Amino acid sequence: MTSDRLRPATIRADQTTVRRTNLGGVLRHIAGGGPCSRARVAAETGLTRGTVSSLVAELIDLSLLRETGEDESPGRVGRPAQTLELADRTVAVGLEVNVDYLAVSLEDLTGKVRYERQVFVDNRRSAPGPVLDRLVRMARQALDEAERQELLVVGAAVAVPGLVESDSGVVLRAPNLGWTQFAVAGEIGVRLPGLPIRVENEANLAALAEHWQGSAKGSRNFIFVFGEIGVGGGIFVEGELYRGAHGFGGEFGHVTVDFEGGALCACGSHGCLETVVGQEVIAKACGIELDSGGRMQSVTAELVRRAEVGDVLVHRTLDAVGSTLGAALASAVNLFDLEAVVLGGCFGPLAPWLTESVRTALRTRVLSAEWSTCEVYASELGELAAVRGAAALILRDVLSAPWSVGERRLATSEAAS
Amino acid sequence: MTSDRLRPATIRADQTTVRRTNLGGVLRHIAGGGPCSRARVAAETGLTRGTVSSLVAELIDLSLLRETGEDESPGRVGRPAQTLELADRTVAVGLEVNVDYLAVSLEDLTGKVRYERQVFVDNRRSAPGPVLDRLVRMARQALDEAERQELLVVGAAVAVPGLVESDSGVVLRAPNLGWTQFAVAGEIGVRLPGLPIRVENEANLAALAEHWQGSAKGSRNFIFVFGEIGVGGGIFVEGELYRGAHGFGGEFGHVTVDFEGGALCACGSHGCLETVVGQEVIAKACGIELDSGGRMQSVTAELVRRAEVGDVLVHRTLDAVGSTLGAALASAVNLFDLEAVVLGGCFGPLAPWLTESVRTALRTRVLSAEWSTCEVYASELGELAAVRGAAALILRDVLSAPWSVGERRLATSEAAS
DNA sequence: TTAGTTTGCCCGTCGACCATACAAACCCGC
DNA sequence: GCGGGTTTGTATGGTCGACGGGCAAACTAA
Repeated sequence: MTSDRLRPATIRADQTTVRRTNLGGVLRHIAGGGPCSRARVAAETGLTRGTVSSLVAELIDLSLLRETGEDESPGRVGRPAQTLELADRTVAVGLEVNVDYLAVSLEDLTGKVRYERQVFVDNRRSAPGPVLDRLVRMARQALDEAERQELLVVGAAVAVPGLVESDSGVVLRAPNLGWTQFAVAGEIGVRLPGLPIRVENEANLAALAEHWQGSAKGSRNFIFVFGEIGVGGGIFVEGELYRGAHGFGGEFGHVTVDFEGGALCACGSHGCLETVVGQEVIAKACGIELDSGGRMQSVTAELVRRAEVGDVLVHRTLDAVGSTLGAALASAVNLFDLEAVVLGGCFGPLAPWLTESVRTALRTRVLSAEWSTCEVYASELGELAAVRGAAALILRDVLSAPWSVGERRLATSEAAS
Repeated sequence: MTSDRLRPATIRADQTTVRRTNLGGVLRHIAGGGPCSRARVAAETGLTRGTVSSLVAELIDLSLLRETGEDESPGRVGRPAQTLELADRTVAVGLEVNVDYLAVSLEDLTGKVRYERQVFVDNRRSAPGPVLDRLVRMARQALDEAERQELLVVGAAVAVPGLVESDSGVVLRAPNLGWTQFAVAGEIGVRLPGLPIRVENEANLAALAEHWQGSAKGSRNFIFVFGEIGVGGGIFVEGELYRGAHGFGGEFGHVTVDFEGGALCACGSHGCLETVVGQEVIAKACGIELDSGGRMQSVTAELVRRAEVGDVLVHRTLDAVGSTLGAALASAVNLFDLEAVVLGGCFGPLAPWLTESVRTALRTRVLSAEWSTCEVYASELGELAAVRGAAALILRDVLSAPWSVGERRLATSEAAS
């Protein structure tokens, strides 16, 4: 029983705190509300126009905002407003290690993808070191591209399919990669000195991408389910990624759905959700052969093809998957009080045959269903959700702590060499 | 899809924000760290001694802190420190409506219970109005007692066994009371004008009590399970009660544990946890008769008695209850990444025969069990946990917003009449 | 008695926001 | 074409709150 009560919950505040809060507030206001004049920002945030001017000047100086000419809406009276919007020179690097591919992306503050690459490699058999070497080479290419486009890199994040201790950047366990206790952030940091590195679970990052640009754009409280060989989950609470005490939160795939024994799971337990609705299990139930070298995505494609032509076995299987998934989701919604569910990974393409039964399960099993309906969406981002989410993680850091970009850039300039 | 993105996440900051933050910081530092001198507070918070002096002066003025003589520890050199500790004149009223009783309590900032009363009434058959009338009479007696002891009342909270919209103070549904859509805060507010009233789910408040004074004192992330006729849950995340988007979070009793049909639940669904480990179900499985008028507590007592003398049926039943409960808890821990589980309500007294199987389930089913063990505790607070938690809810408000007590007291002074 | 230490308060400074005033730029009607 | 009304963005003085240094008070130890 750790006695955390002794530590004060809130650190001392200061005028720099005020400045930082307001810098972030103004930046996020424009990020969330779209292009906007100083005067409107002032009116909507409650700050004085003078204060907003000063804050905006600093944000422009940090290359986070830019002035984009005058507001040309017709019929306006008075002095024309100078429109402010997010600058697009600040970018973050997204990296992803997955079972059968590596990926890298370069995304700017406005959400535009400036560079993206995916390489198919079977990482199941490789040791972590060589895999990272390869990933770092891809990252270097992205950094070169950033330099060519005269972009300012503020950091990188790595998506990993496994249990990540996000504070330290250590991957504790990635069963499908065969990694245990590997310091990913440290190892990449050595190879790319100066570049701030974060590591996160792929499902969490995919959820972040959904919130940043995908189906969950307007939802502040939702769960993203990520169907692969395993099943991952990422949960957003009040617009923030839910991590929990150590960053292990959102492990939706290991929620128990078979309480009377059930199949053995890769995690060592029995009756986990992923033993029932994992992609391999679905494929087998539908009578689809798995050739060990083939990519899982083709399996999904085959399932979709069969479902589209009305294969009864597939429909029946997906119905069952939907109700089990729905019941498990309902439990999560009962615990977290969520507004939406986003089906991603292989569940995205299969959504047309899943949503109905998921919705039914939610309607009947969520206690508060009568007062707060939980929507069901399909992910549209596809396979690259996680790597985009990785970049978005860093960009969100910038939005919530804009004053930090100075140091970030100072550091990353070293990494360019 | 509500477009909450437009609203800025953080409101503008100000020097009054700074002052408030620091007032709260100093107060919580002393509340959490025990009696302390100004100089130590300064050293430990990072504030200047001068600033701390000024903040402490204001807190003393608000009757939240008091100076209690000099530090008499031997061997100290230098000018003796003036010890500061929480003042005990500020109190909150806790109220509780339960199926078979009403309760009221008066608790001060230091956690001392200044007054407490429990009245056994069968509220199942009464309309909400008369029940509240009775409860308000009890509250008035508590307010009289507060006046007699010269205490300053800062607010009241009501614990209700049901779904509560905490912002509005409306009870949406309390199946065991037979209430629907009843504005508890409003109705009590009319009868006790001026007294700030909050309404919360009883399990959430019991969890709060566990964190405030009970078994979960040192845990910042834990789930409290509340076994009664139904099963409730209260979840703490980073030292704060988890509510979710609408305040419906933590509904642990309606997590699905039987995915193949299962018994019909009071909520209208099938296979909810409370249909398997609810108190009535346990009692029946152990062959204990339920006389409709009797209090549930006596049933628990009987179960404990039989377990103590080694009744095999009871032991076997509780083993099964423990593993189901444990598996459901493991799902919650996988989702929330919690450090502890507290067994309360009827599970408290029965804990000796439950913890082992709960622990086993957690160890095998929690994905991160290897890196973060989840402790299992039994609640020691018993039946009055919720009503104490209700008072604690208000007292926590005071700790997190000490500057508000001025207005609070201004208001409550009217309610005294 | 004296030196050393710690505490708590006073005072000048600094930084950040607010309120107000003001100039710039535009629309509209005459 | 020109002045009135309107809106925008900046400049200026005021206030508030924390910081830093200094200082008297109060106690211990030699």
